[in-house]
Amino acid sequence: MKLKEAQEKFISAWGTFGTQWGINRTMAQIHALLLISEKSLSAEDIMKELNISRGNVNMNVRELMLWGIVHKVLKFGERKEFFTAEKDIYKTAIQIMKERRKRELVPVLNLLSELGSEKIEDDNANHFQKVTGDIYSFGESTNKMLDKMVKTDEHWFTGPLMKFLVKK
Amino acid sequence: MKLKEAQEKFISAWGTFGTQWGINRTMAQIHALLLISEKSLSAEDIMKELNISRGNVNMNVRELMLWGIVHKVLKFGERKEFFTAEKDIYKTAIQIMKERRKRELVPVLNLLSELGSEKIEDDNANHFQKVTGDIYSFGESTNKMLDKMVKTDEHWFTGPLMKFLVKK
DNA sequence: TATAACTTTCAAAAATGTTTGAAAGTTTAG
DNA sequence: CTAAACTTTCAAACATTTTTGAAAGTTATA
Repeated sequence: MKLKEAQEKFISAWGTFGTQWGINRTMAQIHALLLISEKSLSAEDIMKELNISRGNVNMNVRELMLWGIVHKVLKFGERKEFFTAEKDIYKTAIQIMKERRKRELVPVLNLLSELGSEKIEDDNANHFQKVTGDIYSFGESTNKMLDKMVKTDEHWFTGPLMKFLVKK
Repeated sequence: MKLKEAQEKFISAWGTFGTQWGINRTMAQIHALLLISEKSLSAEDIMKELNISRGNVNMNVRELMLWGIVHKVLKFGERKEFFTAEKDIYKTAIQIMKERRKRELVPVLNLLSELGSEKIEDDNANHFQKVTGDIYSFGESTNKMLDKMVKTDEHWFTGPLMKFLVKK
């Protein structure tokens, strides 16, 4: 197989997976492209490589930077801005976890804790309070667990956590 | 707060979160509705409660059953089908994990393993192979870890795993 | 200061995803 | 077998999200 062919396969697949993961295809493809590019790329480079417009590149690169997995690089003697993806896949995963926790888990916990602290005037509130309460405790535990995973310096997927899980 | 009010808040918020998690709003709302309904509901009930069409209910309930977190219930003496959501939130979470692993992680691993086994004829293939290889090993570890989490009978969020993570 | 090199914005167009509802299909009871 | 009670399908309408590209904005340098 030619390198170009393999690269295109990877980028295109990453884009397809992205849509399943709830992020947009182009954003995932830009990320894939930057991952497999040893050198950092300019907006121009990305436009050409993926056949997309300037505005599209700008918007999605900005979003990837907001996720903290792509960074701006300034080269001496160059006016242009260049972009590069975090290449340590473990760091990338942790960063994505952090963001998803913030965007997806914390708001749910806030809602549930609000509902939990309300006094509900109804004889049939029992089941509702049990279910929402259960979800809340589960969410809190998950939250704590993610917090530990994110804060630990060890690579938990090779470290003691994995050993703990895989034993027995 | 009135029970009805709290319920609507929960359903509507669950729907909004759903879209962030990459599933559609209605599907998430039906799930929320079934979670907080002690009794199982008919298609009719869901249509009325959420103000959506028959087709929409049918399609999203089918999808929720495919995820394995909603089940059909047959009542004696009734022609209609009723639906109920798994109420054990831990079981629900495990089920969702299983499905996401199957739909989102396994296909990525397949692609990467395919790319990894190809002989790439190019002097510059090094970086590409390093990156895709790294993602592959990370994915494999995650896969193994999820497998353990899914297979264990203990509630890992109250059991030894949590204790392991929270200590220190 | 002027201009060239670049980045950002955003309204409109295109693409994609969701919902509707009526028609077709299926099952059960009489 | 037939009618009634239900479920499923799917093309068209609607809604949302993504993409484009030209114009506006910014910054560096001559």
